[in-house]
Amino acid sequence: MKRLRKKSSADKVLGIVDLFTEEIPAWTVEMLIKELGLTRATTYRYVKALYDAGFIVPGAGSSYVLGPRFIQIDRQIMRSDPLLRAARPLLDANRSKLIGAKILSGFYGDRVLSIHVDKIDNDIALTMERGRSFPLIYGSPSLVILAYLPAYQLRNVYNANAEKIAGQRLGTSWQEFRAEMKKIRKAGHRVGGYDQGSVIGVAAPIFHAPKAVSTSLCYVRNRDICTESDIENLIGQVTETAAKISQELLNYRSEDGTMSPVFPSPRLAGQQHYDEDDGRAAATEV
Amino acid sequence: MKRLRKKSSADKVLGIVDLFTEEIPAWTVEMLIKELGLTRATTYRYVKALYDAGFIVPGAGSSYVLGPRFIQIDRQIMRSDPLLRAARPLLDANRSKLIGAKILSGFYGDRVLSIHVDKIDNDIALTMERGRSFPLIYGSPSLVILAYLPAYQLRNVYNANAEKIAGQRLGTSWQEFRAEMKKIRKAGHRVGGYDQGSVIGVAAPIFHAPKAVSTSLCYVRNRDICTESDIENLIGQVTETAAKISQELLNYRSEDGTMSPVFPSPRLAGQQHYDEDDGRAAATEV
DNA sequence: ATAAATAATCCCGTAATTTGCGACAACACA
DNA sequence: TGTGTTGTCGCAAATTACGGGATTATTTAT
Repeated sequence: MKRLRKKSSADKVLGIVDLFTEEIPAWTVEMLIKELGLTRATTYRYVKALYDAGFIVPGAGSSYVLGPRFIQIDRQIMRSDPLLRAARPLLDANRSKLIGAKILSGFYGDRVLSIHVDKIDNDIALTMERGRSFPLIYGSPSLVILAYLPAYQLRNVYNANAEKIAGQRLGTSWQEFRAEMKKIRKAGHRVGGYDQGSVIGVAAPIFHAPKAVSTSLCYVRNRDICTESDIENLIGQVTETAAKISQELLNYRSEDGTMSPVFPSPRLAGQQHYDEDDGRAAATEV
Repeated sequence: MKRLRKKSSADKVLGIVDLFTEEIPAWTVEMLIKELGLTRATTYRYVKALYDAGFIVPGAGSSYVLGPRFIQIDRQIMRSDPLLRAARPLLDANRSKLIGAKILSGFYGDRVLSIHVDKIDNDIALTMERGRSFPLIYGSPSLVILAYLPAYQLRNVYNANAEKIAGQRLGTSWQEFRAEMKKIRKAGHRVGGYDQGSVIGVAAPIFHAPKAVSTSLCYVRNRDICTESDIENLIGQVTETAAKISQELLNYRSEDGTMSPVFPSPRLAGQQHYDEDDGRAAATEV
């Protein structure tokens, strides 16, 4: 399971980006030399490689900081994502006062990441913001995607997370888990936040191809003011809007001649995570 | 002037990110093999390096797309930037109806990049959005930063852009240019958009240290509805708010014991640009 | 404006890593 | 369960990255 490939030169260079955390956003080359244990010449070579690529940029006092390249690529991802282009007008059109926040989530590698967050009710306590990711098995936005994974992938997920799945009351055996997932597919939505957390979230799947799901829409409402009938109402709204977005995507797909696959999709991958959330945070969320 | 260093392995790997443009956001490994002219094994090695670092992620149909790492780093930059932390409350506090948009710009490498854009008047036509960058010599947000560069850097900029500077009526000689810059420093602000474009912009410098500027604030107003007295008013507001932000930054600096340099700063660098704007776009802007 | 200090690059022989090639394992999907 | 595709693995040849110090460029101080 562990990835023990020998570190290549490129790996080492790319790894330097990790050093630019929130605690230490700026590094001088001298600091990097000490941190990396490399010679001055080599460190400068690495820095230059990153600099030439635009990933870091000179900052104050002979330091380097993360470059604007990241900001630009973030924007590019946003603009070129067909999901966002299809979804935003439809989301903006729905102005129901019941909806405290709208969250669009996507499946990346092996986690579910919030792609777009629209917070309407300012009193709502959302830890979810664009760019945060959660494991596949925590939270309604995740579950509604998980439920539509191909059977063999579902099986892999189950095997890798059997205990946690049981802990989330999603089944104590593969059979039970499978049945639970089928239930979600049947319902067409998932309500989360019943038992803990300050918000109720209702998520529905978005189809980018027939029977293929890799994104979800979640409507959130403050739990204190959320009645049973509100939930029913939200379910109706979220499934309707999600269905409209799905329709858009399918049309878009058929209009556009190019078959270039632009949707992040259900391919499992055991990747490093750059997010501190291991599920406990998610467990208190929708 | 040209950078002819031999491409290292890391350079090649990093360069792959450039391929993921808005036109071709998803690449299969086979496509990359053809594009890079490398063998299958090597291409997979490169892809793996990028994948392990989180920069690309598997997408639909055995393709790879830019990873959520970029989204996360963008958020991190935003959160850890002292400028943004200091500026946002102050910007939000100013609710004058005269202001059509507020633009916070920073100096990165050799360009000025919009760090934060708050568009209030929806009728305003702003090509400036967070993540776009402009050359140092175009636009009032740039000029107000340029004017405060150390003399030797100013000299370098002039030598490298003499013709363009003359074209912008910023002086036909080093002496004139120098005088022009001094004028901007004296005034403490810069008004742009007088002669072309649909908006008027008024920019003021933000000091991150005594006499050191690397960011600017620009208030924008639709030109059609902008009177002379409006401009005077905007000048007053923008200089006042910019001064407040400067004050915040200086305090922050002195409170925080760490001398870690966290501000992008005036160090010139001839870098590759990932933005199509060569000034013509900027010339029709503030 | 000039000089001192710091930051960044260059040079080059050697040693280590990367590359390409083919076979091979793992996976997706019917 | 089989089959086409996707991704990985060893190995020998050869390219290239590394260190250490000298050199140049850039920035700060006088």
